[in-house]
Amino acid sequence: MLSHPSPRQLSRRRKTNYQMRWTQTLIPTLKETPAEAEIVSHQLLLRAGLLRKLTGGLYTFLPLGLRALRKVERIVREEMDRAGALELLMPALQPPEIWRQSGRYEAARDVLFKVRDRAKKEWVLGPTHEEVVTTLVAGEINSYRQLPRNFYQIQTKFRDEIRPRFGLMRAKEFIMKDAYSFDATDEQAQESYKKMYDAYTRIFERCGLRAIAVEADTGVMGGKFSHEFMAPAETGENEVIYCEGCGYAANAEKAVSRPAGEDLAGTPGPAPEKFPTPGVLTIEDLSRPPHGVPAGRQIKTLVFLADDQPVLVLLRGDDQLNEAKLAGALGTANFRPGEPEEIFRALGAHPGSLGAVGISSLPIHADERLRGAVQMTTGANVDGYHWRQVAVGRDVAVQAFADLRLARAGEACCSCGQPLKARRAIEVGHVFKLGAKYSQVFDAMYLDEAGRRQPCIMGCYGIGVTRTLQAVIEQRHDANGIIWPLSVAPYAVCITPLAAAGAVRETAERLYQELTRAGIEVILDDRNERPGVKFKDSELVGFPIRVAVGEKSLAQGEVEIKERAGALAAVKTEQAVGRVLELCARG
RNA sequence: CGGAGCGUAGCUCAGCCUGGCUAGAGCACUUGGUUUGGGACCAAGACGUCGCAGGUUCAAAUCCUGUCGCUCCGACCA
Repeated sequence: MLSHPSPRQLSRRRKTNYQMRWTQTLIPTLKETPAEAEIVSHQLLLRAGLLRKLTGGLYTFLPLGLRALRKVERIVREEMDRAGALELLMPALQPPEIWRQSGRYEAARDVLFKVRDRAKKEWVLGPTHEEVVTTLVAGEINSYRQLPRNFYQIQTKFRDEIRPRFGLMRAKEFIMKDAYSFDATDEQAQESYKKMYDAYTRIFERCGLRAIAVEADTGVMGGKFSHEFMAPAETGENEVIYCEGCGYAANAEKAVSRPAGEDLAGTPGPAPEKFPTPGVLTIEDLSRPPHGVPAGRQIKTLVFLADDQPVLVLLRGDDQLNEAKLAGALGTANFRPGEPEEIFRALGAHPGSLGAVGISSLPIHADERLRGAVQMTTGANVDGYHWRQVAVGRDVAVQAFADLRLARAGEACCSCGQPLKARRAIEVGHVFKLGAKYSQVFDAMYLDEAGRRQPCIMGCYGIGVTRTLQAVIEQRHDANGIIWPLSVAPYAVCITPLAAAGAVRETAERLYQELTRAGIEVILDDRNERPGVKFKDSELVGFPIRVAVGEKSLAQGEVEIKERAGALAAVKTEQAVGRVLELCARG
């Protein structure tokens, strides 16, 4: 039998949106750090009672954690709407056919979760939605008059991560905001890109997160239009190279630099000479006596298999290969280092004695720094022998030069010359110009003014919503717990009565009601706990404002208001609500 | 997938090397009492298939094999 709620009950129910008693919810704070959590944000998510693990990479958001998550989502939604994007909701369960159509069924097979229905037909759980949204647009958009459009959703994504870790940082299932822009022209597409870039900047700022946009690797797509939004943090999984002089910032995979060291180019000298180097297997070996060849005067020869074909990659001995740059140079992401026996088949020698002198049967890619280099030493493709006096160009037939080296901190910035710095960061967002790759495959075409069929120019834009939440904690905490910004705090105010009854309790109740009526999200710590426990918990959870009501201050007609990261202030009881409203308004 | 480590109460851990009696501590939980301005105290209590399976043994948390799970390091990404 269902009983119908009275209007009064309904109105009370509405209020439960904004207020809560500690004893009526679930906030399982932990005194000790769970052994499973390595980084501080993960520890605090668990300790503050925001999150619990079901199993590796899968988490339940507890009431407080969910409230914070919803705050982030709301900010994302508001800024996407403001930027003119249209919210929709696409299926997480997807037919594999569209993945085959885009060619990503194979390319993304490592991250795709696959399931079967009762008829044994296979389905995939969406790790991203280019295929779905482009299919949609192919059917619904036909004219340049309908462009530009940008569709977004906030939805659970599934990725079969090789190694889920750090709580929400890398999970099998996570919440992502993904947006996809469709434009008629390149210029329009750049505008759409710019709008998202600006929206992202605002989103992270509103979340209280320091995030910087860095140039990102575009992989085989090429071009300049990819930025990652990076939240600086020691525990970040990415390295950012940046310049304090001009503001240049790039993912280490993409970064360029002007390395120190002499220019190797010169006039070729005498013909190369083969010399025995028994037991020399590394750049370092060769740089030591008796040979004493500086690493910068050696050519490092790497054998890769690109689309199963061997290619040679040459670098200065003191440089490291950047595989992302190599992908761009090769025009494919499908490459891997050769196995020893594959290398032997290609060059007739083992690693340690490899070189490219006189090789014409294999494609040779070389780093820019080797262009015209003379007086170089490199392996002779005979185990235990090297060539010296090698001149690139004369003795080594390089097919293509490109920037292939890893930029390092301390090297000079390409634009202003100042030394570059490096720091670790969490990738919280990514904006990417896709071009017509998917629109062509899925036939997302429109007719332009002249009646010509053209593919939509696409862009895609992702924000890891759950990851952003954790990044906020990673950046904003102290020894006592989380320091939430008002914008994402689960509750703005925690009222902490220091006695279970009497005037203390009555005052606390009154403030609770008045603040709630003023539209403030407030939680009342009505537990019958000692003050120390309540103070510790409120700081662990990190409510931005705490209002303590105790006998001592009440005797002076005062309560104590403390901002989480600020000082304690005694305030006349009758001014407390006004003061809290002020603090909330200030943000 | 390769490498390393760990699985004992809700949490943090001891016990294992060197097999043996009823498997322990602190925190948390329940009841009663004393407390109440920075993670209280006393008393009583409840909570364990020692990850799972197999083996060795008179006897296994402890030794062996297998397996599953978790965490960390690498490749992947929001």
